[in-house]
Amino acid sequence: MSKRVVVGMSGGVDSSLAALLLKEQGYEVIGLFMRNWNEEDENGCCSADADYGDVRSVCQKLDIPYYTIDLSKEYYDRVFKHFVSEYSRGRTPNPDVLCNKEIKFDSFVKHALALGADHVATGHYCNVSHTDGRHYLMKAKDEDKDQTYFLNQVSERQLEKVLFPIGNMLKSEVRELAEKYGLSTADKKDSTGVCFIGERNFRKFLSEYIPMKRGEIRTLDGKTVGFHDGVYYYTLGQRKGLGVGGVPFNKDGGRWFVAKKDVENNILYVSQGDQSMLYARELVTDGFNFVNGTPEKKEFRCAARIRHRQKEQNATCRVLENGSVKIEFDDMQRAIVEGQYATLYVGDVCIGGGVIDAVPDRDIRCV
RNA sequence: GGCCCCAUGGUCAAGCGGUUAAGACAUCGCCCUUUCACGGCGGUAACAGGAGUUCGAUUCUCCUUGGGGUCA
Repeated sequence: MSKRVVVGMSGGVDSSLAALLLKEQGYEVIGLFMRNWNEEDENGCCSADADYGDVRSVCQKLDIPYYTIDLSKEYYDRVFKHFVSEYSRGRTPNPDVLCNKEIKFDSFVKHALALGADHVATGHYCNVSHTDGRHYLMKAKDEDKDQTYFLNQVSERQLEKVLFPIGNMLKSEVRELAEKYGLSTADKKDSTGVCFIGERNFRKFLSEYIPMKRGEIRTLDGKTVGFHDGVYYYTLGQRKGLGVGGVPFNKDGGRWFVAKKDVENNILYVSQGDQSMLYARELVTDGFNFVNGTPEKKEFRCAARIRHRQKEQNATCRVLENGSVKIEFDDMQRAIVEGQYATLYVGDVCIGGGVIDAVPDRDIRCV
């Protein structure tokens, strides 16, 4: 009796090919499409419908059963609420990391196992190494597409029954194979934007959940150079959308960046040209998820990322008494942002991550 | 009120009788990207209005209008 595997299918090439590969490997494959967001996008279309159409097309081609599951309530309660609440506090959360922890690798996996699955698979670019009864989250072969950053909050237990069929393939190989097997999704554009919600005019989207609140845009020495619709819509280090241009407060001119957010007074501080105040060497997380449990050594060298696709940065980590982690980078980092995740690696193993909660050495000189 | 300056795209700012009227920032589009951002590449966009001088005016003169600055 062949093993049964449920594949989380999004309607993209990656999960399509994942399903195909598993079938080729002799698994009994079931496609499961998750519906987590039902609202229409700003163009009035609900991309979930189109995506499900692609899932259907691929599953029919592969001759495998497919189902859909609606987790929009769970998504709203366990991911989106927190997302809105964090933005309201002036932080910049990463909903996709939370989505993986709470939805894809929790609710979804539970439903999949309830279908009698022995394994659950997704089209993520990453790997799991099952060695000596342990399960390690490993980086993808395609360094350029590696998605371990988004998985930093999963636990070893969650990885136990998970398969990542395309983790050892390059994106180009995935597309080639999909093409070769005639999958309709072979040349479908990669999806971007918040997972399940998609590419949006972000400020406009947020304003549907967090009311606009006009305030001043000031330079660090206190001159008003413009107005904004709410500091929480902005991210430290951001340039676009400030609407401040030409004013020569800096003799060298240059682009304007968000330098500091005063959430309490709703004042956005900006800097022209000079970005030195955005650089810092240390960060402290709010708790920390070690995929394989807290390490023995409380201080160790590792590589870290503060953003998806950032080149790994060498750093020294220290596990604090309260379970948080303090990371000290060898090189200064630009725009370490509260609410984003710091993800750690030792070699090709992603050992975990935590929400950035404080950046003690950031220069916030300001009148 | 008298006198004196200034007036170019959204903003800042080149130009100094003949230019496809620079550039920067903003903005927009594309690329990058399963977060938010950063980044790369492109595009749109201007001589305040009216009279002169001149073969020819953004460039010179005058007036109007609109900004400053001064002096009673």
